[in-house]
Amino acid sequence: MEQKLWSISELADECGVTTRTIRFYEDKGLLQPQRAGSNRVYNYKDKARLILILRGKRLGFSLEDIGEFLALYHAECDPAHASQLQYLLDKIQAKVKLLRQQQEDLALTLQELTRIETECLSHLKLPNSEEPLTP
Amino acid sequence: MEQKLWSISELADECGVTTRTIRFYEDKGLLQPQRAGSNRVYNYKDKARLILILRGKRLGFSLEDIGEFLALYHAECDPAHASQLQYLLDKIQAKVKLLRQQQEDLALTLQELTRIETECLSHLKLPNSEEPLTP
DNA sequence: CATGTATTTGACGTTAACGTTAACCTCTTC
DNA sequence: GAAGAGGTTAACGTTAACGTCAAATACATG
Repeated sequence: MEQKLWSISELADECGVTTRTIRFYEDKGLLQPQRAGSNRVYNYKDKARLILILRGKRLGFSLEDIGEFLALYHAECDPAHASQLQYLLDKIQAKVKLLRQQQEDLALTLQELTRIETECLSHLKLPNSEEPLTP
Repeated sequence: MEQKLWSISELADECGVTTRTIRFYEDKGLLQPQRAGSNRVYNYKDKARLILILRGKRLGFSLEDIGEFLALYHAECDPAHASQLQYLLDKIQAKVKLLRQQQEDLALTLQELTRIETECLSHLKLPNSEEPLTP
């Protein structure tokens, strides 16, 4: 069964980034597409990788961190590199801590923002609609 | 009753930033401490503002955005600036959308990270502990 | 008074993550 | 064969958010 393939601009469109961005990630070693002649060709695995990268970015990971985490998805738990694993484990645990803090921050902020939002809305939707109740 | 006051380095220490950072925020108009002579002096309101700024940063807001949101905490819903309010409201709603996406991303990522984490741990804690059950 | 410590302003340096030309191929299609 | 649409590499530009001196001032203390 033939696999679907993407050109660089198709992939860019579908993932909402520019071709420059995709080439940049390749420079950083995050993507390694095949070539057809000199043209880059992406398969579904490449696309999945890109999607993971973008999710990492939305969470505030650096591209360097993302590179290391991506390695984990493949080398996962090879006991041959225990020290490297321990290093990555430390990074993960630190990041998990940060992310939990973010969850708190996020909840608080959403709460305050929606409070302000509703206050604003009430002011915008009722511009001197009625006279005060003091005649 | 006397209010507690902070020097710039005290404030920096307590909030986990450098003095350079605090001065930078002042340059950007995010903080306006009093002065005693030429020295900056911060009160509890200034400190609260800084804490809000740092929370904004952890959530990935730009300092410019943070400045606008901070204005909301004071000018809140003055009907005199309806158009400005609408502008800020749009920004807030866009950000709320982004934050909800982040919550999703975050949940997914935490899930995968902890999965990898436990896999790693199991490999690290059981280095060829027992022979396989095939004699 | 000398020394140390904290502060000030000002200016230049740095880094990540791309954006933006530029100059050049290579198809396809009219 | 001319034009246009896509692709390539290479190199320089940009921006935010500070870091990092530098040079000067102010205050406290042995």
